[in-house]
Amino acid sequence: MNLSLADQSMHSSSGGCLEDDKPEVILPCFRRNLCEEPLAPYSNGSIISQLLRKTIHNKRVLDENHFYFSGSVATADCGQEDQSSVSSKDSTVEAVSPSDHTSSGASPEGGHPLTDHLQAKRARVENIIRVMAGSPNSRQHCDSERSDTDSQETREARESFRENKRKQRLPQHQDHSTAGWQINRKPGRSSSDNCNTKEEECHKLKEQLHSMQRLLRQLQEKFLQVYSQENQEYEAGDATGVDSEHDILGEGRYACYINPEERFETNNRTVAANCKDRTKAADYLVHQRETLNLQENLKQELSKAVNDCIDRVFKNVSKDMDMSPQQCVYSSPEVQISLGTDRKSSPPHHSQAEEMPAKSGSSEYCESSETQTSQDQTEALSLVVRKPPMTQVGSVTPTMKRPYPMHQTPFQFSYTPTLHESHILEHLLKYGPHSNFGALPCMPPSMDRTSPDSVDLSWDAMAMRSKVTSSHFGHHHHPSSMGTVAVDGLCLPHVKMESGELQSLAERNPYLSLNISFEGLTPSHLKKAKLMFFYTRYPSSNVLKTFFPDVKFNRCITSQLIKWFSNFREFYYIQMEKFARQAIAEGVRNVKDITVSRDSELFRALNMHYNKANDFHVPNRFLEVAEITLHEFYNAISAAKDSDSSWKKAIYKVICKLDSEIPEEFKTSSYL
DNA sequence: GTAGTTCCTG
DNA sequence: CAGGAACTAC
Repeated sequence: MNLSLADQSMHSSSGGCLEDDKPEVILPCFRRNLCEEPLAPYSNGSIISQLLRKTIHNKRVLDENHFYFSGSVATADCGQEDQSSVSSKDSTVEAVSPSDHTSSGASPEGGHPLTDHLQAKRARVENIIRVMAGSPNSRQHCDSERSDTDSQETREARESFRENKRKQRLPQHQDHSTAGWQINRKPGRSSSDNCNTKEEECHKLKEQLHSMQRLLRQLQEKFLQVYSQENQEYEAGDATGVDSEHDILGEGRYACYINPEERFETNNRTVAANCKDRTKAADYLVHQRETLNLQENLKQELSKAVNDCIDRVFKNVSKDMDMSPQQCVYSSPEVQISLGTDRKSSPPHHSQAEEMPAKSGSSEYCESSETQTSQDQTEALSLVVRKPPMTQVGSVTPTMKRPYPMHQTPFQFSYTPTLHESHILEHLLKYGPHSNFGALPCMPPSMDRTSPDSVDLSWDAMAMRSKVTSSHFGHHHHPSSMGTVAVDGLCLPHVKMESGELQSLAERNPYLSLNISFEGLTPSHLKKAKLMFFYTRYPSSNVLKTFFPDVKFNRCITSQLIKWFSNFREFYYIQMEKFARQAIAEGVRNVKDITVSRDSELFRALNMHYNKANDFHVPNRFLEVAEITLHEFYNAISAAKDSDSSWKKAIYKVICKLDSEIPEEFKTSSYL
């Protein structure tokens, strides 16, 4: 059956018909939509699209039952339509509208009520439509459409779109739901891409069609009002049927709607429907139902396209989320080694997992990042302003490889996936979770920006680093800079928030987080360093280089990392001195009365600082070292050694010998 | 000189 | 947490 053929063409996309200059996209596809809707790539999309489809479906049932008087089911109609359309291609005057196909397909069996008068009228209407289109391309669409099979047409159209995509990209800002996938729109004809002169025509035609689309949308609303009452009864009886259909359709989604070319194809169909529908509006009284039928398909196409776009974005991201490894070593319930009770008279704390007061860690990271990288940040502003065109993004990101469920031709593998991916990412970054994704009912919890762990790191800090590293890469290539280049290309146009989004992505995405090699230190590195502090207070440069293999060390980075540990020590010693003096103030006489356990206030303070997320099991050795340090401070202060300006040096000398080995797990760049 | 550290400041 | 000053050590 043609149905299977057409369906196959949706994803087979053989390159055998590239040279055919037969833009038979609109009508065949549109016609196919009329009958192949059960195979349409519906997915578990948004509520809006589902409601749209429900309405559409109900309306179609209405038409089929009351207008065509055809008792055949949809699939049977489909086959008839295709057959009739193919057979009548040469005999039909001018182009045959989709509704023509439908009606003519049903007429031989069900006794179509249309008279010759009506048919002639419809032909005239179609003529008007083409005149409105104002381009010979549209005529070509119609003419060539009748001279080929559906599968070939679809294939050719997709191939030509794929090639044209690289040549032309229209930054069209649409205020309707199709804006997302219309970014990828290409010239609305399916000729091979050597027809440069016709691209301008395609531009104009598209603009025309867009305006008509808007007009049609207004028209649709009027029609909906007219038939709303009439459809209510059908909607009630059809709800379940739509649901079951929806489930079936969701499985074949990727088989049909794979890439922007097909999106454009869909768009083309939609636009064509708009064009025709608008003309039929003039014939309102006669062709009400016909127009309504076209409306259904139009809305169907619109919802399909939007659904498809959203689903692919979400699916790509959610796939990354699912693959994300555990970023931290989670503490296992372990018997706490209590060395005694803290001298602090505070009530005992039951566990280390006790809720800790929130601190402004993010702002700290942000601030630090800005300062620490200020010397490198020389081109941040220009980079922020520069928005690389989509083609550039596509050309930059090919090295980004990620499993992507697509049926693709070899040609697509060589180019389209990368562009597509960058598109998805950019879409995600541009609109973020606050727009489209936030409203998706299928949104997994992992995508929720409010998930606590992901907010641990500063997005703004990441934005700064992104800009800084981009300045590096702008001057000299780095073998491992691929990921960062992609980061910059995607995020810089949207400055901070989007970069932060990508940072969040990178934290969850195994590829981004594990394979991006930063020239600068990231919040993840800081977190790792803090955890390492539990083992070593005085790490050597070599140790740092060993345990941060993903960091490209230079003088600046090394000192920054050393500075981190210096700051860690500073905080550590300050706490020690503080609690030692506190113990003395509380009248502790024997140093052995001072212990450090996981319930101790001191430990809580330290853990809060170095293990804020409390997802790391602090080694017992650290408790011992902390206790020794506390004793040292206690003894020194008790002996009034603190009167000496350098009284702490002796303590430092002791503590620096208490470093223990760092677990091997920290050596992997993917530890965090 | 350079590296590493502490101390101070913001 | 970073910057900077001051100090020490090699």
